[in-house]
Amino acid sequence: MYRTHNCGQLRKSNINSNVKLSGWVQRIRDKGFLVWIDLRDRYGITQLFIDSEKTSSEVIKTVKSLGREYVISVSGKVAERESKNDKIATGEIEVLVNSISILNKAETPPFTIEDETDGGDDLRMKFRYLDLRRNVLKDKLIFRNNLNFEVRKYLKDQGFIDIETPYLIKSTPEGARDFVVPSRINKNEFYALPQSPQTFKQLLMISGFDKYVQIVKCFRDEDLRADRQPEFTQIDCEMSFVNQEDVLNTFEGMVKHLFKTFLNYNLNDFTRIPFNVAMEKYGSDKPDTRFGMEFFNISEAAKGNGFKIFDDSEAIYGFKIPNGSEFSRKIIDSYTDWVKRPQIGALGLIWVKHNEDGTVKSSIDKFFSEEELKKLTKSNPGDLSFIISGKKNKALNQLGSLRVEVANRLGLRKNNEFEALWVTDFALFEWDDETERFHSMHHPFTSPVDGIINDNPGDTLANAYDLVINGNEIGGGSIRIHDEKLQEQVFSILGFSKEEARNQFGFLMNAFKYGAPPHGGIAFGFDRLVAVMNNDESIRDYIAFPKNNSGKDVMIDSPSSIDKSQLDELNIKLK
RNA sequence: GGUCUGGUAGUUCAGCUGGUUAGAAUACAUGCCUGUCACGCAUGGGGUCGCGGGUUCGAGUCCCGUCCAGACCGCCA
Repeated sequence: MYRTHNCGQLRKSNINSNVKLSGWVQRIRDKGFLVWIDLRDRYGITQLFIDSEKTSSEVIKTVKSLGREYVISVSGKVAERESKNDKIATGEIEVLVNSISILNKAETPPFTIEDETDGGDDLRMKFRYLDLRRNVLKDKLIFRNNLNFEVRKYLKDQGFIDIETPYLIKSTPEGARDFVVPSRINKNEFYALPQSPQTFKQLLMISGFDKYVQIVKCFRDEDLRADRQPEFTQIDCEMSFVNQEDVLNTFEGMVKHLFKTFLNYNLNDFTRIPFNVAMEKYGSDKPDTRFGMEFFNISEAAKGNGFKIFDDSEAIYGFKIPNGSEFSRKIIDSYTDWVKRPQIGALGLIWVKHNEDGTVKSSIDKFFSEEELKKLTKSNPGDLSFIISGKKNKALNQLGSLRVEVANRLGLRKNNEFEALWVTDFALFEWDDETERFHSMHHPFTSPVDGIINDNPGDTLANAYDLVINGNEIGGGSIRIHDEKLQEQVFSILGFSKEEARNQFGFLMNAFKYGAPPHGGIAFGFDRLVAVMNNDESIRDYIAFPKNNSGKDVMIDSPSSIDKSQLDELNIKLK
């Protein structure tokens, strides 16, 4: 037997009992005559105590040979500490060691296994198994585990059934790039890993499983971000005989329940913001609505004063920063530089400072009087307005990025505040100038509102919705098409020939012939949800073994080249 | 595909306008220490300054290229 208790378990009530503990050596405090060892496992830390006068020389010899992260097993008696430590749960007791064995030695780890480690990201990724020993990461994975269980429990209670769908499926041209897997048995043919179980969950609706859930890995071969991994986990759900309202209510309930259960946080009812309004007010399809600074539109009002940049602009938008009139010229310039970076790409930033004393200073006061500027910005004393003009979508996006940057710098995105909202009324299609064709804004199985596509497809609204929490896209879904004809029409608008549509998605359209119920659903980015609930921007800490910026796992060194014999078997020749 | 930032001891970093033997903290090793808990004190070892090329009397420092890492843009139905 390796242990009678774990390292987070012993309390005052255990005093005088004989125990056996196993774990890792966190730290040794050797005072010569007296030695303390912090023994660590998943559950906590227990202090081991060795008094030279009361311990066998054999034990002492072993103790002196220990190093950090050695795996040891000790037996001894629980005793009350002479000086207590109220920082840890086991701080009132210690274990007087009477026997010790080294289960395994350890080399000195390349970084310290502490909450505040000295290791950099690169190194921690390479030795991820050591990084995961740290409380910080351990706790995050445990949180993820708990959330996973609660989601399953909540949805099971609502009648959802978990059904697994295949990972080796068919590549389709729409959407993200597929990860492909060559088939050995079927020469020159490839599977694709699913970007989502979309079509399978729709088929399950046709099979009559009217409430489906799966917490499932999805794969997209696109570039990574802090909140994007090539393989990631979704809470994937689908329901039959529902309209948009039913889906939103079901999952608003789930999200509220999760926040209440894990954070003891009562989310307000989710506001619903049409996509166009989100863009007009926040310059984003995933607005953070916790701080105001909504946009004003002066596209018409600001023209005709001889300021050429405005007069030549399709759109002129701005927002006000309360108390921003205190910003120094240097701070304002730093924002100007920020929006001029190629990532944002603004040509410049107009500012209007409405001082506390009622005077106005501005980068455009050659063209506008103080009164005109006050009227345009509708500002109060103390406000600073930032204004960007140009092509409408571009200007809105740029201003939207700036709004978030301002909020970040001012600390307005508070860790203890959460606001969730639904973004609705997306366009069904988006025109792509480059390929000169329509793209699905959501995916090609999304139903148009009322099941009808406008004569001008670009004007059609989709029965689709996104869940946004604190400016992060956490989930998205739609009511799906369940009619073969309508699905054919969508594929044709997307530029698929009849044959291509049949070839790619014939299985689904055939299924629609045999009694497909109205259905819809949603998928949550599980990694993101977990991260957002913990106020983390990056999802990497919530994934045990994530990929780095270039899609590599530096620990196992993947992707990697494969053997010639493997290639031959797969009939693949490398360039 | 692009923009930006970084790469110096095991680790995290400092190293100014180029100048003599490249530093600190921490980790590690040894010794001392009878109540520590980020223990303390003393001593010590530890460097291809990412790599390649160039400028220069002289390069960690400047220039070019390249590799790696991170953030972002494009991309992510």
